[in-house]
Amino acid sequence: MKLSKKERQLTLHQTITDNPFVTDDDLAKRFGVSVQTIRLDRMELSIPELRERIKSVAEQTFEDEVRSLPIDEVIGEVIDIELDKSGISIFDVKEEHVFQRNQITRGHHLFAQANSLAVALINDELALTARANLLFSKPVQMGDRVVAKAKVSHRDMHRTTVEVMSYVDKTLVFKGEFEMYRSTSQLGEEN
Amino acid sequence: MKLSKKERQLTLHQTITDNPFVTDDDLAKRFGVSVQTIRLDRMELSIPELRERIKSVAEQTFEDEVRSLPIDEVIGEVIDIELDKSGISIFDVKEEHVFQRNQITRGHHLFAQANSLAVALINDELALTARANLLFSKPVQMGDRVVAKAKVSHRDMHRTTVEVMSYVDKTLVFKGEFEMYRSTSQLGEEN
DNA sequence: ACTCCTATTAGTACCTAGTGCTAGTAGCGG
DNA sequence: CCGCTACTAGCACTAGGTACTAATAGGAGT
Repeated sequence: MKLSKKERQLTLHQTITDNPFVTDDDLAKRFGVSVQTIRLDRMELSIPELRERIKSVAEQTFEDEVRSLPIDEVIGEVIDIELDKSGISIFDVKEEHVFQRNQITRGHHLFAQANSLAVALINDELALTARANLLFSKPVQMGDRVVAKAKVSHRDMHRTTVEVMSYVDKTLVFKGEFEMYRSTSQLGEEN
Repeated sequence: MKLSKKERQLTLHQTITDNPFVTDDDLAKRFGVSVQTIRLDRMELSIPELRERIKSVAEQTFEDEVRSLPIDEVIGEVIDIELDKSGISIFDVKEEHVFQRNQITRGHHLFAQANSLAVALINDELALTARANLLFSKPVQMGDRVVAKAKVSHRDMHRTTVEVMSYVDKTLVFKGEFEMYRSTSQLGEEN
């Protein structure tokens, strides 16, 4: 059975947002309508064409010109980074991050945010965590926005120590000291 | 002054890698050569066309976005547990757990396995991690099966210390000491 | 001087995934 | 039957290419 216009447009929107790489032709076949109908739908919903969609996805990554480590492997959203120095990322706690029982964030998410920020900070091909020291100072609730601030505190040949402090509304909720291993010892200027 | 072919191709490669959004036309103007020359250069250097470049940048982001979601509930499979005493869980490292770049497991997955095993050990409504001390002694590769063995090492009123050792084929890859907080002090049996 | 070779340029046909526009049809309500 | 909405169809045109052929300029070798 065919969908109504409204239903189709809703589904269309969903389909495109969870796979922006789909063409009008694909969509037409999927919904059993003509390509023109799909185009009218996209216009009404102001959904740009395939190439523009792909481009904007690509631009998102690229705008944060941190080329040393793919920023997309970071848990949480990096909002500022200065390689080998400091960085900030934010992480919004949602339903899937908490214990159902008490709505408290599972520790490994806070660790993941802090650790991947520490990895991102290291301006190196190979950055691995060697050791870590963690303190979970206050439970984080669902809905909280966790701001992690990382700072490189020490460097020698192959080791870099990164200190990460995570806050919810100015309150420290997590503190971690990460000893990172890196393959090269480049201490001079980058680039 | 014009560049030689070799110089131009080197510069071209650099130009494209740090801005994949540039068209052949732009490049032709930038180097003062024809569009065809740029195309020959791209072929020799096997650099794909603009649209393909953009697409691959977009795909990277997209795959990782989808991938970073399932850091969900059960991390590792608990195969044996004795409450307040000891437990064992296994975790198979798959593609989504490693850095694309070097196929090494991201630290937070090892942490997540160990930490959630520690949580499971605590026989309490409210078990939270208060502090942790971690050592990542050896990189874990994709395809490895990580066996985590946890043991309660110390208890007092509200704190329980759990030691977790994770192995891949008898080799220690991770060691963690977790100081867990619990709400009740129940030392006797129950439920 | 003539030939061979490389580098470069020019131009054509074709492709994909569209936009923008005009026109036509099918079904339904008043 | 008129008008409306929803849908379909077709054409010209676009960007940013591929794939291919052909022409030209400047050297090096003999």
